[in-house]
Amino acid sequence: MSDRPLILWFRRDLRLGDQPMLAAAVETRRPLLPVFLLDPETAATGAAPKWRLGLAVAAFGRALEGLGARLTLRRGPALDVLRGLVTETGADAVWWTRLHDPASVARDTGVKAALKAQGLEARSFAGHLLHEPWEVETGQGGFYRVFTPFWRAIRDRGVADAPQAPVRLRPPDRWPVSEDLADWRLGAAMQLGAAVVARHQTVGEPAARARLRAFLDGPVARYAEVRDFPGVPGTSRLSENLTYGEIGIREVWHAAMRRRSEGAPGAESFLRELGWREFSYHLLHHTPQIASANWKADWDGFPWRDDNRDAERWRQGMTGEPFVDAGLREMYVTGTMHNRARMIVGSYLTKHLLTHWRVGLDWFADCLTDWDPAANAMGWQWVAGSGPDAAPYFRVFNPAGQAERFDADGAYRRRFIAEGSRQPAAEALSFFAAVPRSWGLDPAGPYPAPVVDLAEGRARALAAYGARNA
DNA sequence: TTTTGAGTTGTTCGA
DNA sequence: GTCGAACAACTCAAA
Repeated sequence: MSDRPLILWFRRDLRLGDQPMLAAAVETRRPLLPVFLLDPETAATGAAPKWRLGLAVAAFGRALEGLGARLTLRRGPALDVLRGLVTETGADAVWWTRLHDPASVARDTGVKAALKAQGLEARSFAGHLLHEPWEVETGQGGFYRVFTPFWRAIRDRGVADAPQAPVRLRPPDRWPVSEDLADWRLGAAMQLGAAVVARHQTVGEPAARARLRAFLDGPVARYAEVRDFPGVPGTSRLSENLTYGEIGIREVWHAAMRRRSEGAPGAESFLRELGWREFSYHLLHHTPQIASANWKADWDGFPWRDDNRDAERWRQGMTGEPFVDAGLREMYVTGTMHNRARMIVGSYLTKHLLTHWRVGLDWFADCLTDWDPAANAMGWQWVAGSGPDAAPYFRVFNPAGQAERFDADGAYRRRFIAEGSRQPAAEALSFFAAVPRSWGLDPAGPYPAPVVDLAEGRARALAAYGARNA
């Protein structure tokens, strides 16, 4: 058994508990060398998630120090950096937790092959999902394209245990030099927004775990009823933490299962949402093109517009449609958006504004601190109609009707829209402090007139659907 | 192989 | 105000 250091390459698993890779590493009793790399793939993320990643890395570094370890930070192509570390430290193995987005898979496949060719151990672990995407199969041995059968297949399937956090990591004889996180300037693209969005972040593993506990002790009971109402704080908000792996999905699953067995109403609905996260990765693995091209090829003829002036107003939360603008402003101010609002802004962009879903996806990738490649690829294509789901052609959300149903008292809209209010909410005002000055927005200004008449926009979208193969 | 039942989240219209 | 039907036809998954 080797006593040489083992490099633990952390990526989106910035936690100590529910860490199969870390638990197995501690078992070896070898010196452990945790590293985080700013490689080109990691650097290629949007402004807000990249900034938020920096907070996660900093918190994780502090957590490791509590175990007598350090997080070594390095920049550069992953393979080059890892090889350099191997040379510097005498390590003979590199371990990591698998990711499933195409860019990470391509990188990791190359790294694994190259390290092995060099005689090093390169080993990847499960941990990002409940089940690896290839472990769930239909009766015919294929993959699922429909959620309900997928859910039935995993709902009662056993999930691997979530290992406890280690108490101490064996240090190497000498720690390698680490770069300074501040030098990475991960928040550089955030400009004015960072100070505002920072107020809404819940960073790090202990905070994520507290959030899970608070949710399961309270709001989960009414989750099924209120999760669709953006003005009611009834969701877990864990997507932010799951994205960076600040909490493990298996730990969340087991905790929710316990609440289900205790008879907590709403627990089943919550588990189902975890099922959707799982399903999105299932799809991304089996049809990686979902991230960039229409999942249903017959949508290639849909006359979507590329980026345009209406889309620009959509990004600015200035469409003149209050529910839509509230959602977009919520995202700009808090880094997340309520799921109901995501559907509405997505439908509005792709249907009423006839703009390609990729334009919306790109904006979400820039603004969401809970940005997830699988969930967003699936979600955008679902709402656009080009994704996996039956009968989508008539799915044109009416933002006014949705407001009536899901924000009847206007609490959500008031929270994020300042114009026309004598006493605007703090968050509504903070939007104007966060946006670039070049947008020229003013909370005292008039609320804009609608970009498009709702009935006209709907009719145009339905006509476009009919014409998509013409 | 064929058949069958079902498919996250909607809207509108007319009774 | 509420309710059911129509909005098309297709694909998926399992029997």
